[in-house]
Amino acid sequence: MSAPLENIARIKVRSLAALIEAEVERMIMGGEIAPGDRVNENQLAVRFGTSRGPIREALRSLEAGGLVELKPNRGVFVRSISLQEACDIYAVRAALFGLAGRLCAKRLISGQVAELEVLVRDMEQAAAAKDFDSYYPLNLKLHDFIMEHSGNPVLASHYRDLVKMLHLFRARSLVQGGGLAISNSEHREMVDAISSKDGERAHRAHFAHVMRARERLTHSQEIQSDIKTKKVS
Amino acid sequence: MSAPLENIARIKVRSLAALIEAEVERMIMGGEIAPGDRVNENQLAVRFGTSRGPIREALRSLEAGGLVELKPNRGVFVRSISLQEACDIYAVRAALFGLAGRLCAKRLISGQVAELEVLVRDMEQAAAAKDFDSYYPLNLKLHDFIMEHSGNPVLASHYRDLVKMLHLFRARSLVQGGGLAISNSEHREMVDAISSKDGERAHRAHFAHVMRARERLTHSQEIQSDIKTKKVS
DNA sequence: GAAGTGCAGATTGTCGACAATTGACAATCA
DNA sequence: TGATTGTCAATTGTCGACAATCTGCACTTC
Repeated sequence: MSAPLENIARIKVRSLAALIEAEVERMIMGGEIAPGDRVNENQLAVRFGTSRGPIREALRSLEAGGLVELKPNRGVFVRSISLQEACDIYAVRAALFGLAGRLCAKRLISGQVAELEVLVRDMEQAAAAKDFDSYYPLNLKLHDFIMEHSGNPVLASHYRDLVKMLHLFRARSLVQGGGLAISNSEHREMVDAISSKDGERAHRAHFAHVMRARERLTHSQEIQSDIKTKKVS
Repeated sequence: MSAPLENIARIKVRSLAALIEAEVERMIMGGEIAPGDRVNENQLAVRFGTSRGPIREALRSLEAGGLVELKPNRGVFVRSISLQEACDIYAVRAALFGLAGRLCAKRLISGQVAELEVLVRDMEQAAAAKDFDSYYPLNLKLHDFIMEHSGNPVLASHYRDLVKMLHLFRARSLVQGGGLAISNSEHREMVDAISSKDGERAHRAHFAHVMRARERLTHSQEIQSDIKTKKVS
């Protein structure tokens, strides 16, 4: 009985570098450090009350994960994601989400499908009430549910990384875009496909859902571009 | 004219940590440090003639990239990939390769398709001669060509990471498995699909190709398992 | 006024030292 | 003899100091 307690104690011990990494990531994801900003080692060391060593270690991890980029002798900068890169990310995300849909169609049992049905229904109500604040967390929940229940941790991990990268892009985007009703009819098709246990159909529905989000992104950026042009002239 | 030169000089400057990271990755990929082995900071510091600081930084990068895992106060170990994880990786790889096929079908021009045709023909010859030493590099070349010409650097990067992970698994696998002729008929279908400019067909062909490699892997592991059982009894 | 040069301060990169943790081995106890 | 405890060496985690690099500003020259 003591072995589980020892393992738990071990899991809880984390180095300063790991703690700092998590905190800096939070600061970046939350917008406190914006894309393009430099991450100053000395300031972080003062802020966290540590030496620069663990700071540097944490930043190397964040760099390998793609959140920041290191320019030798000049510092570490939060990465900026261009529209092109965001589109590329969406395409990869669509492929992974499509696979998740395929896998869920093959492995979800009826109780789990029922959970998805509930989510879609709740989202339909939120959409009808034009209640974006309720809709958005449900949307996240649906996506997370599908990824976690795909049964493939490698898939879920890669997908999470991509979503994280997209946060760097969204930090600059003021237009949220996309109609709730359209998006939720796509969710309905996704869940129906999973329920039908047809892997191909589920793959198509999930892939298409993310690709349409990609198109909406491209479209909204074009609108923004047009608006800017008109203001100048 | 001097600005481009300065930029090139900047690109070339790399920290000790970056150099060490690349070297340790080479040692892992080449099998010099095997899955499960501990990576000793002091030994590396002696070997590279540096202090432990940059070693630690390099190892944090490698950890974030998934090649090694850090156990606080106990050291850094090269990761072992289980059969289950290898299967998961293959599935994700199939999804990404399928997307690459789809994108290539839409964007490759005839000269590029012709290059693929040459590769497939050369592989057919190597397969007919049962010349695995010639076949394997051509196989790599075909896969790399498709990924690089997908036009999506995010996709290519994720794919490369997955292939890198699979090296950790292969370092333990003695059976290479799979018939050359079968594999190359799949390559033929892939290239034909790209040539036909049918994205859906190309996606199916590329996805199926990697999924069959996944099946061959599972099958060969089952055979190994059977052999071991028979030896014991 | 524009261009070039030099310098100082800020910051990054690396080093070696000290502190903390772990695992292996030896000694002790029941 | 097996279980428990203590010790020590190896290794990891962190610190602060020194060296190197870069940028911005002031001064000089044309």
